[in-house]
Amino acid sequence: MSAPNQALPVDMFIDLDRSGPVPLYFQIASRIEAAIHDGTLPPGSRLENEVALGNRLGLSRPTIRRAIQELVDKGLLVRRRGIGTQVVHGKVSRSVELTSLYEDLERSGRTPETRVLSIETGEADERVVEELGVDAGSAVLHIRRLRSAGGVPIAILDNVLPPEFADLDPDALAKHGLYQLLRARGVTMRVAKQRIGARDATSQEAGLLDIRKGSAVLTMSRTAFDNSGRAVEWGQHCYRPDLYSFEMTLVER
Amino acid sequence: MSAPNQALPVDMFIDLDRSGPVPLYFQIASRIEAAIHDGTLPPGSRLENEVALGNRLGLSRPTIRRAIQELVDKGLLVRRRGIGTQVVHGKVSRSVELTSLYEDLERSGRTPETRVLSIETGEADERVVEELGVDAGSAVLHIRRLRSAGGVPIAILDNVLPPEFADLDPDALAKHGLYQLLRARGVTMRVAKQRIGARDATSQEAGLLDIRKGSAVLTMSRTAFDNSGRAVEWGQHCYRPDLYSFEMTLVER
DNA sequence: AAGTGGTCTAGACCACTCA
DNA sequence: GAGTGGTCTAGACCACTTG
Repeated sequence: MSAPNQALPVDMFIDLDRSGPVPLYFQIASRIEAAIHDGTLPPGSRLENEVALGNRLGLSRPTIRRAIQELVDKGLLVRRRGIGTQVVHGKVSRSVELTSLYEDLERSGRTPETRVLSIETGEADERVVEELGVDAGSAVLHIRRLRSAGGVPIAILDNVLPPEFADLDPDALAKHGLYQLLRARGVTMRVAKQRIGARDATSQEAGLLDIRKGSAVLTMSRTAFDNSGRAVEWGQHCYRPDLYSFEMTLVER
Repeated sequence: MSAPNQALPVDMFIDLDRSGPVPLYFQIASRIEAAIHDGTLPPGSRLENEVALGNRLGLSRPTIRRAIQELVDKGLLVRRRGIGTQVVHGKVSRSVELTSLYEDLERSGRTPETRVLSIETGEADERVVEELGVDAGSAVLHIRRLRSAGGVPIAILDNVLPPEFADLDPDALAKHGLYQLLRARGVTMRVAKQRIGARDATSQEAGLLDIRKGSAVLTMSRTAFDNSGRAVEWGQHCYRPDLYSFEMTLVER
C-alpha cells in the first residue's frame, strides 16, 4: 500500500495512435515530458513503476522502458535500481542539439539575417582534406557569411563543403540557413564533432561584429557527417559572446 | 550471396563473460569500438547485419541492437534502414562527458595542481537558491580554486555546494578534484546542465591566469545533479582559452 | 520479503532501400 | 523480392534498496 507514486492521470495517455507512423514509446515520452513541463509531475516526484505503467496502458514493459529512457537521456528523469524513477530538480534547459545557429535564432523567436561575404570554389588544402576526407586538390566550396538578428551582428561563419555542393546557390544562402539548404537536397545530418573555445578578436572580426578589437570572441569549429557517415560540412565560426553561448545537458550513461 | 559486409573476426567475440557483472551488450560494444579504433573496421565499412551477428554470437537480436546503439550514440556508427550499419568517417574524438577539469587533465596525461584561494560558508543568496534549489539563507559552501598543470595556470573555479557538504576538507581539495571528493562521499553525478561562453578577463582573473587584462577567457557555468535528482554543485569557471577548450560529439536522435 | 530497475530471450510484423 | 534496420510483445531472471 501507500505507494508514494505520482500516479499519472489516466487520460494523459488516451488517444495513443497504434496505426500512425509515430512510435508508441515516442508518444508516451512526449506525454510524460509535457507533464513535467506543465508541473503535473513536479521536480522530485516519483513515476509509477515500469511494470504497472505498462499494464495500465496495455503496453509491454520494453516499450515503457524505452519511453522513459528517452527522458533519462534528455536529463529530465533519473532512475535508481530498487528505488524508482524521479523527476530531476532544476529548471529544464534544452540540450545541445545538432542544429545550426540559424535554427537556434529562429527557435528563440528572432529573425536571422545573413550577409554572404564571399563564396568561391578552391582546391582543398591539407587541413580541408583532413577535416572533410576529400581528395587533395578537390574543388571544395568556401563560404564566409555574417549572421545577424535584428540588425545586430552575431557571428561570422566560415564553412567548407565537399565538391558535390559546389553549385550551391549564393542567393539562397542569404535567405536560408546552410543546414536548411542541405536538407532540401536530401542531406540529413547525423553526427557532428565540434570544439568550443575562445580567443581575442582580430581587427577584421571586431569590425564585422561591431566589437572592440582584441576583445573576446566565442569560437566553434565543427565537422558534420550525414547518415551515410561521410563528412558534408566543416565550419569555423566565431560569435559575439554577449549575444550567444552554448547551452547543454549532460547525462552520465 | 556477395555480402559486402565487413565480417568481424569470430575470435573478436570469444571470451564473452555471461556470469560476471559486465552486461553482454557492453562487452560487445567494447569489442566493436576497439575494432574501430585499431582499424579492423575502417571508416565507411559496413557491419554485419544485426540478425546474423546475433546468430553467430549466440545472442538475441535486442542484445546486439543495444550494443550497436551504444556506439551510434557515441557517434562511431550510423544506421540506415534498408541499408545497414556503417562506421562514421573522420577521426574519433571523445564526447563531452560529465567529468571535471581535474579528470580531463589527468586523462590527457598532465598532472593537475590546485590552489585553494578561499573556502567559506555563507548564506545562500537568491542566485544560489535558484541554481541549487536550497532554502534561502542556507549555510552553503563557497569554494574558489586556481587549477594549474605543469605550473601553468589553466582555470579559476568558483563553486557553491549545499549545506550537507559544508564540512568538506580544504586540504583534500588541494590534492583531489571536487568530483573525486564527492564520489568518495557516495555522491554520484548523473545530470548536469551547463552553459559555455566567453568574455573579457577581469584584471584579477588576468593576474591569476597570467594573461593580459581584457583578453578573452572561456567560461562555463554548470549545475550538477546526483542520481536522486538533487542539485549537488553549482560552478562558475573561467579558462585560459589557449590551454583549454570543450570537445564534443553530437548525434541526431 | 517486497518492490524497483537492469538485463536478456525468442520470436513477430513493419517500413525502407536496392537490384 | 531480398535484405536491412525500426518497433513491439510477453515473458524471464537478476541486483539492488528499503522496511
